[in-house]
Amino acid sequence: MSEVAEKFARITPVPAYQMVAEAIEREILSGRLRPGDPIGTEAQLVRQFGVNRSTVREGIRLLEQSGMVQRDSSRRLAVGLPHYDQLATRASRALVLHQVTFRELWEATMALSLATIDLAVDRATDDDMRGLDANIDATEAAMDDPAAVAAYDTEFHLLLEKTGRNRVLEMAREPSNMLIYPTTHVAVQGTVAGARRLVEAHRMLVQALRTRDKEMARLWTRRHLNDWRKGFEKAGLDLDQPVDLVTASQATTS
Amino acid sequence: MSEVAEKFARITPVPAYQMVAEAIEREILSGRLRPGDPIGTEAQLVRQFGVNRSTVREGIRLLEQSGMVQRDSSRRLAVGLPHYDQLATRASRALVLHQVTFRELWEATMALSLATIDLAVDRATDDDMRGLDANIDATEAAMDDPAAVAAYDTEFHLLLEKTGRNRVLEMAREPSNMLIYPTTHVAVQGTVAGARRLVEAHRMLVQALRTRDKEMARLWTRRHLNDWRKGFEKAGLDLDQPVDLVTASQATTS
DNA sequence: CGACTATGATTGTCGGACAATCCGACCTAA
DNA sequence: TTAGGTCGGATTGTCCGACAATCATAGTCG
Repeated sequence: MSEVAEKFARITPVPAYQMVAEAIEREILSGRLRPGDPIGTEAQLVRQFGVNRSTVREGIRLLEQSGMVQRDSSRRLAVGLPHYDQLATRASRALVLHQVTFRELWEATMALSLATIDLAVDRATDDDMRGLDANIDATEAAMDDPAAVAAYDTEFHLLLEKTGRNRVLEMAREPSNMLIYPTTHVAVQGTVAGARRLVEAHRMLVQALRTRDKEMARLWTRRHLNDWRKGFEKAGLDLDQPVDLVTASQATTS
Repeated sequence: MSEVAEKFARITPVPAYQMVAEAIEREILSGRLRPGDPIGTEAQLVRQFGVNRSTVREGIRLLEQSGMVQRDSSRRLAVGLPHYDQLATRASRALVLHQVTFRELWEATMALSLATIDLAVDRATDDDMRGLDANIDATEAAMDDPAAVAAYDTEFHLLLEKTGRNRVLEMAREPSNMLIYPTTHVAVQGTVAGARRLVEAHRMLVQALRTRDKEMARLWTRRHLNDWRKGFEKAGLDLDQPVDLVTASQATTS
């Protein structure tokens, strides 16, 4: 027992700008401020918190990026409903910085896609399937443009998620989704055959939804993702290499 | 065609503080700045960007919250490696604001847990299992304290994730994980029997890891999560009610 | 050689200022 | 009456200068 028995809580002086951010955040989380409500002008916040405007502004910036507050048409502050992709952008960048491998991405996508398709089979409406069909048609029309195919593929799986009607799962997938697009781009750009198989898989998936055939849906999901991996390998890329480099070009342009 | 054929791109003037944030972010994502590297003092940034210090500070605040820049011991700025739970906090709060239901949470958790346990069965090392055993023993010792049980349960599943060795999946789970803890709290606080079943399930899961028995692992995962749901229902809560209220008390204290 | 101190650098906060922009009210003309 | 134009006040984005508190570091002293 070389340590002192009684431990004092660490003293961590919290800067004023953080307290401002936390105070506003508390109001939002508690429900007293609802999405869309105006936060008030900076001058009002200055009066309420009793701090300088610079401090208020720094506090607001903290909340701005996570989407808890937004600026409406005229830069006025309002409570925002943070949308998935806003947060997912940060998350996927974190994944890149952590240098996750394509293998990890593939494994996770497989599991998440199977879960999604299960839900989608149960819950698909006619409307959903019309949307999916339209997407497939569009994909087919742009078959020779790898970037367009990758974009439509992303949209297809996004529609599939919506069909599943589970927002927790949706949000769980978003970070990895953002990494999938660039790798799909690479995977289908070699051959048109890859794009053709992609469209076929999409068609079979929708058919499985129509017939509510869960087994078929799972089968084609697996095939689809195996194709994706093979395309990646065929492009000469290593499964255990960080997704870093591949996404770098895309990440900076968006 | 009442619309004009030619559409102009929207003009969105980007404030200087955002440009500062984006410039720094680009450097980090490109790899020129690596986690741990010092960013430089505010004065240096002022010189480099040619803007006022207030502007620089606002830009930094934008990056601070997502963990891309951190302040080390002495408040100096350094490139940070954003950790999962940092982003997950925002994400789980977003889920609450979106008023996701317990049913959605349960469905997603089921899918994600099954995926996790599959990987864990394949990859569990002796070290992993020792850690899990220790956690179970600790849980057993604190059986009459619902809060402690819920906390240990959370840790158990965290350890299970680490065992799976897939960081993409890990990050995908984090937001929902943060919502699970408070509901587990509620679910086991009624009866000691609930806690007992929880410990039993954990034991069987570890045994399944030992024998590399994937079917057994999946079976007990399902049972475990069904128990969790039943406990939630038994507490008189509605599956289709937003997780909002339940978590409110916890979310504000952390 | 280690503990202590002085000095400079850096951050957090403040007050004030100004241009650009936006909102709303008011006004004018067909 | 209504479409369009004008004007003043309010608000944001940015800048400047300043100061106390704190930290890092080098230098000093025991």
